[in-house]
Amino acid sequence: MENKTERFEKLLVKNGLKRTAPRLQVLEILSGRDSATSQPYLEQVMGKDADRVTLYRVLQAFEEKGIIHKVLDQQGTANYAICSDGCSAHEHHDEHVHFNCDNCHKIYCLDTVKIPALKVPAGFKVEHLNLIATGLCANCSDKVN
Amino acid sequence: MENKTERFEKLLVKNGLKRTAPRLQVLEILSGRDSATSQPYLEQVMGKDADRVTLYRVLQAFEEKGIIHKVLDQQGTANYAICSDGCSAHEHHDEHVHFNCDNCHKIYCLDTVKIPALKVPAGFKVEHLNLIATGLCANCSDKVN
DNA sequence: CATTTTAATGCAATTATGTTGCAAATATAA
DNA sequence: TTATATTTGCAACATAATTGCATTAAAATG
Repeated sequence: MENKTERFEKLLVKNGLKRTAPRLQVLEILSGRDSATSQPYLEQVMGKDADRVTLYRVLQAFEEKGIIHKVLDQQGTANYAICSDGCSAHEHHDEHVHFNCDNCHKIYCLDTVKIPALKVPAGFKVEHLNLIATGLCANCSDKVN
Repeated sequence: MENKTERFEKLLVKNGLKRTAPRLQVLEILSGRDSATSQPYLEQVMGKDADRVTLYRVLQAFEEKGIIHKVLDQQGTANYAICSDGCSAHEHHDEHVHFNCDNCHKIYCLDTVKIPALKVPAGFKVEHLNLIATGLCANCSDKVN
């Protein structure tokens, strides 16, 4: 299998972004997690490796290019996850469900779950859907029992 | 029909809140709009009639009592709308769809639209659903044509 | 490989947003 | 009318986000 860092480098180049340390580090961190990652967490993990401002700008650039997508949790905090392949700057295929665990507070991207069609009042034209479910994730509901 | 202000006063008393000017003003503003209202907008409209801190506290108290509910828009900004009758401090019946117009940026509560049942992976237990649709509202899609 | 060009970073300063403590003012109860 | 309990507004503080700009680093060029 191809080297992970190499893959990230290609991803950056493909999107016209320079291969820099903070950017690779963000991709590294995000790819190593099974749920969306909050900005404060990223900030903490990166520590003094990168300025807070740089992190803002990296995340913003990634989002614009469709490399990552942003989910807001119940508190309005930004969380980020690497997009699955379908995404690009033009089209964010982000129509999957996000699951917010009340217990461990992880945010899962349930890529497999499709949002059912929705009947809206006449005149309304739906472009995107953003569905956030809250409750207990598989891990946590296991532990409770 | 009963006087609107009287209704608001009763609503406050019923929830153990004192009848004060800022509280009535907030109810007045929210009730006069057909979509959820952002905190910054409220702040602007109330101007020097009420302190910023007071607005925070009024909104917080109202939310706790189930008089209004909060929706976060795509930017994470808090928006508020008066709850329909089903709500109380104990149970927020907020499982309806919010529609975020890309053009006029209004947030509509589509009370009539039910969120369809959702199939989640084994182990996940859904407690609440929060569905935000974006696109064009009836007004704006009219104007475009 | 040296040099030029372009983009990205880090720092400082600024602005925006949200919170807390407390004295003064106001609404309700007595 | 007075007493009690809330609520308000101010000031101070804390946190989060944004902007401008000089410096640094990456890629393009010859």
